[in-house]
Amino acid sequence: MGHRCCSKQKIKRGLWSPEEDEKLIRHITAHGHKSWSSVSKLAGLQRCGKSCRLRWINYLRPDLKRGSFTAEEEQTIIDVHRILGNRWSQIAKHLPGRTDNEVKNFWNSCIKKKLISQGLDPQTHTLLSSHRRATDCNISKIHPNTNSIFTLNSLIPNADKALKAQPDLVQTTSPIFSSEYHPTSIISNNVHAHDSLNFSDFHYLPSIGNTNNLCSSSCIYPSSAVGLSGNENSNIWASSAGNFRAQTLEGMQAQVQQAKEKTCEKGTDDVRELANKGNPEMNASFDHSSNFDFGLLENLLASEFMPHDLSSMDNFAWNF
DNA sequence: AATCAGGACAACCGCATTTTC
DNA sequence: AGAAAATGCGGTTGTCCTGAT
Repeated sequence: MGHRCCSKQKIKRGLWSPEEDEKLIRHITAHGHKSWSSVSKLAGLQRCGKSCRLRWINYLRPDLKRGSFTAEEEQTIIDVHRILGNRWSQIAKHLPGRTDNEVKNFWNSCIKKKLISQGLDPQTHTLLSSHRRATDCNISKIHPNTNSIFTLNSLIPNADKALKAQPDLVQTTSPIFSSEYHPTSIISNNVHAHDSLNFSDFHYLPSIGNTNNLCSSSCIYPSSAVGLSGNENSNIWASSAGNFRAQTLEGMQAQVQQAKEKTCEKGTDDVRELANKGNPEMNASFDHSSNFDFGLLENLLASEFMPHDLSSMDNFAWNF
């Protein structure tokens, strides 16, 4: 079955020849591409407009960056994919000179496999269940008194260094959360009020941004971070690409609330779109405000925690 | 040298959305 | 306003290349 747009035409399919490329380039350079359906005719090509458009956008456009993806680009893809999912065109907007097709291919052929090999689910960016169980076993060896998954962050190789490099930012850590055990991406100082920690005290969330290997596997928010605690001194420490930033829980809550309000107001933004399309995860967060949605929390705050020196991260699909 | 498998990437397909008439 | 055409997007398939056997 051919394209609907050209079902009546005699069209050529398959790989483009250099001659066809030349014709298309010459035509678009001279006349632009106001209407793709007319481009094929006017350029003397026996291709449908859709095919011409694809060839131009994905291959012939002069501003395309050729060659393999850099480590930074790869990280950007992972970071943005974590927030937006398989929205390749949105992701590609954060990578100048790259196309959605290119990003998608790179994801499917490389990144996906890499994440799986790291024990991460490429769709959710959370630990795969098999790895989670394995990690829990390790933790119980390190911390016989707790079955918390908090020590997942001990997997982060350079976080200790980073903490030492910016000690002024670390106000306090409880013994149980010392960086010796917890070179953590997020530390809440109100948790040391809990002498014994249960799994249910914490919610696992996957990492957001892991430039410099700082936050390679996880970020964990204590339940209190979402309004269950009245502790005024509670702080959340978040690592992001080599620096640690602190926010009060109250500030964080306010930010989330504000973001949620704005999100609900903005009929066109991506989060709202997802909710409208029936994404159950998103709907849950809109419909049941009493049950705070951690996924949304992270999504909304991701840009806050993201590396601020990455210019490519400046414009997410939603901005607060 | 032949063949097979797997990876990389280009292109297609079908559907949704937007634009045009 | 609504139908048709055009465009955009994400998933999938096809093709080529390379390395292993």
